[in-house]
Amino acid sequence: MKIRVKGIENQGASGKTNSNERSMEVLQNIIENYIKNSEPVGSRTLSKTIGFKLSPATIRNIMSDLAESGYLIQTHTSAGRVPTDKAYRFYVDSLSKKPAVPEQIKQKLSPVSNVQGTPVEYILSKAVHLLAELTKFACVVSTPKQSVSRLQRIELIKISEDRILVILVTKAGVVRDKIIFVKENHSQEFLNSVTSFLNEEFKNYSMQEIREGIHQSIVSDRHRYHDLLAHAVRLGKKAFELNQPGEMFIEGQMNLLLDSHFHEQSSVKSLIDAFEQKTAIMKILDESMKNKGVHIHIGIENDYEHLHKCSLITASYRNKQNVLGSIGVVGPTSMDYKRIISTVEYTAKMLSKTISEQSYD
Amino acid sequence: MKIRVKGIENQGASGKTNSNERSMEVLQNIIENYIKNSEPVGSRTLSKTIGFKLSPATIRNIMSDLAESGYLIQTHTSAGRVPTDKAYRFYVDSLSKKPAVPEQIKQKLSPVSNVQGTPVEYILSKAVHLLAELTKFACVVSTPKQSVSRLQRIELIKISEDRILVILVTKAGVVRDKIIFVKENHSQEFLNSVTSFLNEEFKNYSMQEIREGIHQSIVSDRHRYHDLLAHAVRLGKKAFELNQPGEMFIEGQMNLLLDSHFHEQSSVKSLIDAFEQKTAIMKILDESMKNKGVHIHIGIENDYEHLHKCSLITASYRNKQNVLGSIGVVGPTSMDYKRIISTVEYTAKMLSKTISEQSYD
DNA sequence: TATTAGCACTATTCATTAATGAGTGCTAAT
DNA sequence: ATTAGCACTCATTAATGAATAGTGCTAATA
Repeated sequence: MKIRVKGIENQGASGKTNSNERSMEVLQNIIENYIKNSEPVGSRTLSKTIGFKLSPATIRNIMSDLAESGYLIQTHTSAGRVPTDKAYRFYVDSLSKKPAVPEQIKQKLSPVSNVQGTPVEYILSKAVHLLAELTKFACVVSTPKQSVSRLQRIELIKISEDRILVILVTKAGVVRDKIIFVKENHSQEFLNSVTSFLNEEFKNYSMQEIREGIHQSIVSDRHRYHDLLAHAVRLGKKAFELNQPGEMFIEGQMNLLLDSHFHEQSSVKSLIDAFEQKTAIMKILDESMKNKGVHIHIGIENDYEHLHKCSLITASYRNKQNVLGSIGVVGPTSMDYKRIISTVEYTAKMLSKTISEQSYD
Repeated sequence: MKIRVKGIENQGASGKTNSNERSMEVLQNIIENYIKNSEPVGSRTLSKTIGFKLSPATIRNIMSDLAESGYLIQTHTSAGRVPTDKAYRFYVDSLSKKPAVPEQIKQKLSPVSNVQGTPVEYILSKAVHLLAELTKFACVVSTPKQSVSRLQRIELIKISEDRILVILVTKAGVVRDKIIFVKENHSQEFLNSVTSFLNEEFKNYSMQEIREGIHQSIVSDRHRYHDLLAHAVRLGKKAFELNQPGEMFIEGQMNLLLDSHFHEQSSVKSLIDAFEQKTAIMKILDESMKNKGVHIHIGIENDYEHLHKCSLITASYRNKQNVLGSIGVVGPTSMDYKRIISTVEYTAKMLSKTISEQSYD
């Protein structure tokens, strides 16, 4: 039985953290080496590139311990070692916070602020496109959740005898439209009255609140005997019901295929599935809206099995009022976390800024 | 020097088209065999699967001639033969028109008509998604060209002192929005007057016509001294100026990667480029709007070099009034043309039907 | 004269083998 | 505690040869 101090694991437990710190540093070097070269790293190579002097044999010992603790694995006996998801988790957790965003990246993302005045969808697609170009991975962005968006204005436009076009403008600048079917043949003038009523009543409320409010209005006595209001409430109920599923823009899926980590047939199939059936990624983006900052999901940490070989870096974007949605990167677990994290964070920031400035408050 | 009748080439030239017809039939068999198995087809195999009796040797002679005429090539001396783009062109041209659409495909596409009442973009994305699922290739659809869309309604909504939200509703059911920046601080009431003026003046005209019309109005004396109209025209000019680039939805890009024809590294890169820089495919979709029916672009026929290994099958969709956009499939040149053509055609038909029914006339 | 059988020839594919080399684990020396 | 040295493992690579699928040509045949 070995009694060697295992490093990392029992951090602080032993009085002498020297060997511990060194283990960590070695691990870090291995990870960064692997991220850079995508090839199993051996003791010999490492002993050269590592900052301090250490013979291959010693490194082998350390590596052996790290392997035993689950930070490294070997693909086969005579191969170098490869970081596990656990190692990546350690790595990102120990990352010195906030590496500066390179000027070059800032430059390349600047077009995001040049599309002000265009629909939010367009801004989002621009941002996600640039992010994909920068990271060379697949990138996703979710459109603003309508449930939290606040109403700026509603319009009802008569299309035909039994159809009305509803247009919802939210403070976030998102315009949604939908056709509702009605039994009565309302005149456009009548619709105008309904429109102004609804606008007065519900402006500045979130969709969620409006839906609940309308529900209550229906049972309220106040409206029961007033024809206009009764109709208004009924139409409003239909209008605000529009339950469009959250959308998601994807860019650069194909980038992943140039990555050596996804070259096997099975991996490719997994990826296709993951992007085909968008719900899993969507769920992660939604989750990311709940807390501030950058979110990192590494390989096996993802609930969805087809994403087990991927890491996702996400960050939410917002206007002055609310968190609206998330933007993120999907790449191999061996991605350059430092770079990707700061890039995603900066992109989200730019996005928030651009959208806030054209938000309607 | 051979004097053998070369088939196909000199069709009708010789009195005896017997050998000619047979050549054609052999070629057709080769093509269909290759489409099915994606493997070079040899004389022996063909002599078995072919309908009529013919020895391998005879077939070899025919194949040799076909090769000389540019319909077949060999990857190497001892390999079977593979159809060229010229062969595919011959094949699709000689296809008996209108193969029936299998009931199964109709079934799978039926959801397209179930999304009536939702925004056109949503209908389009549904259609292109289903098409990708059915064909297992990459599919694209262009959003309605705004220049030909006819105006149903314009709305001007005051956002802040210097910003106005413009909403354009077209007959095709597409809602476009844009923020315009103004120097004067107009009241919403004033904007309402402008709105009704613009609606009266320009309803039912195409965007293109409106843009030209407004241009003329500016120089017209009639408006020069009328304050409201002058402002209306000026605002209208800005509003209708919105020159959004035509958009395109892509689905199932990844499907192509499971196809054996795109397995080489270089092919994959070509594809990535083709989809990254969307203009080439967009151009083909635009082109497809000019004429009715299904359009077929085979391999080398495409102007864009990165698409030289692909065939595109496109068809336009429309409402009652206008051709709006196109939907299409991007696959390997060895795709099952019969099936794909009829599927694309049917999808476009469904799309037209669904959109027409909710169009605002 | 068109078709076919037969045969020599060619290039790929597949399995086998052997050489190479990167990398480890262990032991003994420092 | 560290390191040098060495035996060992396993993937990768190249070379070889057998098997195979296919052609092209010539001569025989219907």
